Amino acid sequence: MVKPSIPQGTRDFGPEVVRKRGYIFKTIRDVFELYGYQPLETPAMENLETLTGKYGEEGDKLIFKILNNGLQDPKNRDKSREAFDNALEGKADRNLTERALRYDLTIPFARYVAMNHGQLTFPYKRYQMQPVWRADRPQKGRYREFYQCDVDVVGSRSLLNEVEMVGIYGDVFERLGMKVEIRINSRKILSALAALCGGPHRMTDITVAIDKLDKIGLEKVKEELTSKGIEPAQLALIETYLGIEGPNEEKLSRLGNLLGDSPLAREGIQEISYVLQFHPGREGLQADFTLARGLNYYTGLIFEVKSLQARMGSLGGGGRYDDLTGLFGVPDIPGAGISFGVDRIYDVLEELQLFPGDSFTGTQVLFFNMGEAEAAAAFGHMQALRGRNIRCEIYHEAAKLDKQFKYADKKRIAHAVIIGTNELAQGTCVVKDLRRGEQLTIPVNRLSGFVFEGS
RNA sequence: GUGGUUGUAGCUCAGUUGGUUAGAGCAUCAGAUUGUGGUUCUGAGGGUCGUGGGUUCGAGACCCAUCAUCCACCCCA
Repeated sequence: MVKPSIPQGTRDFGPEVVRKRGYIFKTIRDVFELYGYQPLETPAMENLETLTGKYGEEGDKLIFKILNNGLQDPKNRDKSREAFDNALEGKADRNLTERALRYDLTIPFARYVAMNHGQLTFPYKRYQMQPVWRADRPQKGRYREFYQCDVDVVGSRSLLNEVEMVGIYGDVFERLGMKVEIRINSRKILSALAALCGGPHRMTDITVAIDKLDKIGLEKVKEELTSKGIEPAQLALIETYLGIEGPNEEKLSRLGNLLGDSPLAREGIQEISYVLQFHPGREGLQADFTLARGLNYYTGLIFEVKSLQARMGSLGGGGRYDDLTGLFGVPDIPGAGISFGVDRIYDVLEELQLFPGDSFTGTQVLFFNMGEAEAAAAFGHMQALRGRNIRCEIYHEAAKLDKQFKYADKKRIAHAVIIGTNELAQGTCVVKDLRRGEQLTIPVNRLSGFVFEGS
């Protein structure tokens, strides 16, 4: 006998949790469809080579790899040994593993587009809501299996796509009743900054460091930059850059003064203000030049969403990528996309108690079981109610009333229908509202038309 | 991958410098109550003390390892 358990960082979801998660999924899906996106699902596993090299060095380490079958087969033993030796050196080997669990939804989507670009109508707008897996160490808001909900559009360079994505973020979080901050920045601005601070190869070091500003503070960021070899004059520039505060327009114009000599930076600034002008009243939408985003395939505007009410990592992120399918041999399909982290959204909604009370949709009516013949009669009436789309169940055995009432309480069932010996003989039934404690006896033939209030 | 925290009944947790047969509340089940629940009262069941080693006359407690948990770092949703 083994003690039952589930792998680290994974969870079972009971009925209540599934319902609440369903509420989040539905909210997100409704908005996705409202904006004209179509669903897509891809396999849980991809060929390993589809995934490796797409998420940076750190990302590669976090990909869950699947061991090949048949390694122990005598005819494979030499190959298996060799493959294992390669694995010990940190090299992937097809003879050991050639498949892996999906790490996000964007790369599988790019793979799908590359495979099917001949059949798709562009711009192709898809949404996808599926689990992804990361071999990370679990902590607050971080799981090894979690759901992402992505929208992406490919085959269009229009900034209207980014405008709409801000709209999607805004609408979803508004519907969920959450106060969030939608931060927007441009990779173009970041690379212009990097160009002034030693060149494009400095981009990663710089962005990783400044991204931590609100977390570790200016001094620590400067320390980190210095340790990466940033010179004092460049450091001063970055400090001025990070010091830009104020309302969005002011920030943008001050950044223009600072980096305006760079055409690339001007482009980035212009794109941000273009998107902002479509959302004049959107609360929490702000330009944030410290925003970096880890994934190295972003090329234009980038987004990130954080809760203003709870301490939690980002609830979503995304941006523009100009050549994602190029990784799969199909160039010139630009795109943009954003992602929602359902599990983190769940944790925040739970912490703030923002789930609506009526998201519980269990059984509405419990038929009591009062004996063999009584139950048989009750069953027929129950089926009639089910035909009217009322959620019913009948107690599984003829237990004491006490027990059946307690069962109804536990499952928060609002109504009981009792057909006992007397009722059966008289052609009646008792309908009881369990929340009010009121009951009435009605002719059983009126049950099928009975209105069960508020359940 | 690095560092720390916690792990005792189904759940939440007590358990003294190592000392007899490991406790409480809630939950469960039974009864008080053979057709009316949520309250109350009585009683019962339920523990390899995460797992495996070690120290000791003696370990739930101390040491080592391991697994899980939560938290931080790295990174990220």
